[in-house]
Amino acid sequence: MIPIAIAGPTASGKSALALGLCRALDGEIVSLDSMQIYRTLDIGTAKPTPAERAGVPHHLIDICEPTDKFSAADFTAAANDAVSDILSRGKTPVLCGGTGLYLDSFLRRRDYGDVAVDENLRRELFAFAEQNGNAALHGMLKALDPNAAEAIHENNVKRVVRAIEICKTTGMTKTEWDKAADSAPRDDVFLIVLDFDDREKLYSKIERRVDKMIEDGLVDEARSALETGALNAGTTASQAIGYKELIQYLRGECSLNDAVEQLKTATRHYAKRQLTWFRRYGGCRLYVDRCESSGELLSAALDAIKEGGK
RNA sequence: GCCUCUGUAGCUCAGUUGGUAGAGCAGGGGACUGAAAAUCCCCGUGUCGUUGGUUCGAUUCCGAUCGGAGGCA
Repeated sequence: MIPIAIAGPTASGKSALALGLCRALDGEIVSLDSMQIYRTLDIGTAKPTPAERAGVPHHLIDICEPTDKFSAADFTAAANDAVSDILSRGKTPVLCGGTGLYLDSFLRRRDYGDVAVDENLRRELFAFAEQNGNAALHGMLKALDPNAAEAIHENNVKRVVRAIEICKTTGMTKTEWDKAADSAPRDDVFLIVLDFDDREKLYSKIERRVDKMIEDGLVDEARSALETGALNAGTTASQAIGYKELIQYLRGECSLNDAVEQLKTATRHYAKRQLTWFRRYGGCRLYVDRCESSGELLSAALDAIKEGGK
């Protein structure tokens, strides 16, 4: 049994396909999703329902509170453990999700080490950029790691800060640090990438899905998340699409209609970025809109696995 | 019926003292190594409502006409 990974943009039908594969191959799902890890954010993150989760074991969903910090390193460690555990029980791990960085980290068995975060330094560096300009901060990185400076645009302050942070806390340049992290990429994963011939079809699925989320009570979910402090400024959960748009409505800053439109737009943008990310992967590409039904998609995936996955 | 304002990119609008036009949003492409549903970069030709006139030249000035908004009757 080798692990299977399913990547694809939001609303492409990854979760349904993953469930189907698990039933057919005696598998268990490992979520690759940076937002489904948070408890209580259910509707907006399109989390599998309790019924679905009861039928097939799911890992890395609901593993922390919305106010918790959770990083790609935390994720990678947890995902590796989950996959080993599933394999040791003779089952098939089916990784499924849309967070490109998480997928990458897993596939390349990235070793993030155990240091290199300094919140105070981050704050200082952001303040420095605020006062002296992005170019000044970028100049700082250029002095420490010219290679990294070359690769990161000066306006991408978040990345510039991170690169400087690595240099200062590890004593290595980011360039060296990155190289060291990618030592043992996995070659035992069968990767399926879901794609669309027709972008419009993806977008109309997204619209329908958002409308459904609203019908299912996303507004109330966002309201209670707001009340519990889950969406306070600074939490990762507060960046989640859906919640961040509805907050504006809940605070009376815009109409519900406007918030929903923004939610749809943000989801489209996200899907586009995911498509860009996954385009770089080889693996097996399945075009969702060439299939008449989810059943057809499932059998196409099973065929591909039978052929390619030995 | 009369008066005023308005008609420019898919949308909201700038602008051209007359030399065929540009922002934001939407849309497209890209990057991505401990926040990633985040963050960042690149991409703007459209009968300037229609039609006459003035002019070397009109989207810009003048007239007519057709939409839209408001005001007076």
